[in-house]
Amino acid sequence: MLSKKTKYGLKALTYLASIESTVPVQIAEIAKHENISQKFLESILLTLRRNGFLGSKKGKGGGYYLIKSPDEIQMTTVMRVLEGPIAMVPCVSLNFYEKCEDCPNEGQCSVNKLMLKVRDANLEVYRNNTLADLIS
Amino acid sequence: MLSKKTKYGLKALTYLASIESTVPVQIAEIAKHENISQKFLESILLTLRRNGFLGSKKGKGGGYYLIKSPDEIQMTTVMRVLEGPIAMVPCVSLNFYEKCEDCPNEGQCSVNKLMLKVRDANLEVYRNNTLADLIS
DNA sequence: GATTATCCTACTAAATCTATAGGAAAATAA
DNA sequence: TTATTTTCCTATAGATTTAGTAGGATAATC
Repeated sequence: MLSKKTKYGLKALTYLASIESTVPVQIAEIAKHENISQKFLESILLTLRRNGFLGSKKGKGGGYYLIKSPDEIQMTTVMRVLEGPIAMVPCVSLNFYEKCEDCPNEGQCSVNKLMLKVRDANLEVYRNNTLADLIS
Repeated sequence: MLSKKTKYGLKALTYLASIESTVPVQIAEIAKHENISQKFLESILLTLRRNGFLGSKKGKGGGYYLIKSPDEIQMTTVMRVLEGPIAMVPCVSLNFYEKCEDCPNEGQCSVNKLMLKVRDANLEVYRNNTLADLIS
């Protein structure tokens, strides 16, 4: 299951990309438009800012804005930041690799074999989709 | 993340398929060979039996055995039984569809759009892999 | 100085996952 | 018949994760 965090984060990014505002957009506006708890969204936007997707401005007229062009924001990076590893098991993860403690032989493990294919299939989707692709 | 339940279930199925035993295989043997808690595995094998993957026999000489040939066991069905829906959001699920309560327009939802592609990619992998494919 | 909006940490409630406990039921063997 | 073996089944408990809340600090503007 996709976490609400990821879901809301994606919706917020999409909203920002779609309205193409020239001024920062406030959390309250995004939360209202997308039916998201404002406080929860606040923490999500914070991590998106800390990970280089958003910029922010405080005080009156403040809010959040996209730092990059939507077609430069790949879903691979968004998913990794919000949802975590794309691989379903650590032993097939590119960015978060870990050996399974219960598995003596990775090369002969059926789970490894299947999840490697799943990972590749997912990676291809995420790599071939940018934020811009989700709007039109 | 793949749940341990699914991981262990897959390993158990793979083990049964690979040893090609003519007699039922006991939980204890599978658990030992695959480094799985026996009691936990017990409950997993139970759901695999209830869902038509395994047969069982009680008492001495009892145990579990595959009901179908490994090449007839598709990963789609195994994953659905052990892990649940293949789709990451209910609004793109084939077998467990549900409308998102927070989403007024499914057709214009970016999450829906992305997760539809992810679902299709995953389905293709699961459909093109049987238990037999995971052994060789 | 007042107001507005983000920033930040910590906490809590609920749900889910990962088992474990303990016996009932059925098959076999002595 | 009785003992042994193995699955069957329900309930429960501990750990982890998720989803959301509380409450104030910080910074920018008016």
